[in-house]
Amino acid sequence: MLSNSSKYAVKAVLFLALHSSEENKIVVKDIAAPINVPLAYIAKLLQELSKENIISSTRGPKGGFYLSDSNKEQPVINILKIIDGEKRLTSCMLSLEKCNEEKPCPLHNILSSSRQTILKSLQEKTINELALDIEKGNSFLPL
Amino acid sequence: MLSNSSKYAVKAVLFLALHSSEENKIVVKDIAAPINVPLAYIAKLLQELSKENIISSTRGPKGGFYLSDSNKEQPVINILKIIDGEKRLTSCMLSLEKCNEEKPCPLHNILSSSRQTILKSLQEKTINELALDIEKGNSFLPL
DNA sequence: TCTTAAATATGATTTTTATCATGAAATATT
DNA sequence: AATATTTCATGATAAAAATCATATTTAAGA
Ligand code: FES
Ligand code: FES
Repeated sequence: MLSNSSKYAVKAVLFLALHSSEENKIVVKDIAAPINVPLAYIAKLLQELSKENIISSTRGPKGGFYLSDSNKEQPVINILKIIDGEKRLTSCMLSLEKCNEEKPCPLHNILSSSRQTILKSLQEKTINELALDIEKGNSFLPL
Repeated sequence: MLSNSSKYAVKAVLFLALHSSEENKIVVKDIAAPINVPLAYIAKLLQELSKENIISSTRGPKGGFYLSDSNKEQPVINILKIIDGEKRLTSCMLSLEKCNEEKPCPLHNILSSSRQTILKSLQEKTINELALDIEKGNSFLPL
């Protein structure tokens, strides 16, 4: 479904949503440990996300990663688009090409509507909304 | 979603469902070309499927691959289980572990029901049913 | 201005997945 | 029995994804 990298990235961003702010930046070491992802690996992912303005960062002492208010209002799918690329989300389930409504593959008819629903949810849910779920105890960040 | 290998495998099996029978076996070369998959690669996949009795085969002259009637009545998901393994279908969307209903991850609540629906469809639909769809012109085997 | 703590850029290594190749075993035909 | 045709078993190579490592740049604070 999602690549390893995307899973890690979503976990990291949600962790930041919960524990960081412009005044309270977090250093990669303190992100990697609690979400149980290799430090050097998550560091690289955070860099990509930062470059694409999914998350914010400042370097130097007292620096670190954080989520600005506008960062938090982004849909979750933005993370996946950066890390996995659009193709992974929209490709046909039987071919290597894009899903084709006009010439549906045999699996299209039975799976497409569910997939659309998933896509829509990822589009609509913001980082912040997911973070609130966690705070309310409705969901949990897995190790 | 599905691995490359699974996509190829499903295409190959559906091709066999449409064009083969116990009396009309098909040689791998004549499977690879129409579904547009590298010959040596699909050959290996067909061997795995054959070993696990998803498809049938006989060797020697006049031999080839085919689908017996009981092969055709199997659910599509069997192909995926062999090629991708169970884990890919049931793992949590945020962790590397199994999806955990008791301690749902943040994506679980928004995606799980759609995913269940997909799993159920793959469980219920037989190879033969998908092949009939193609014959009726309701779907198409992609290149 | 110097030192230090952090991200950033870049790239090396390892593991997994995808692809290719080849010889051995089996079966039908002669 | 010999031969040709096919799958089957095994393993080699190539490409991609995941992981690790390090030197450079930036900013804060002394
Ligand atoms: S998923 Fe195959 S055509 Fe839509
Ligand atoms: S998908 Fe993550 S717990 Fe179910």
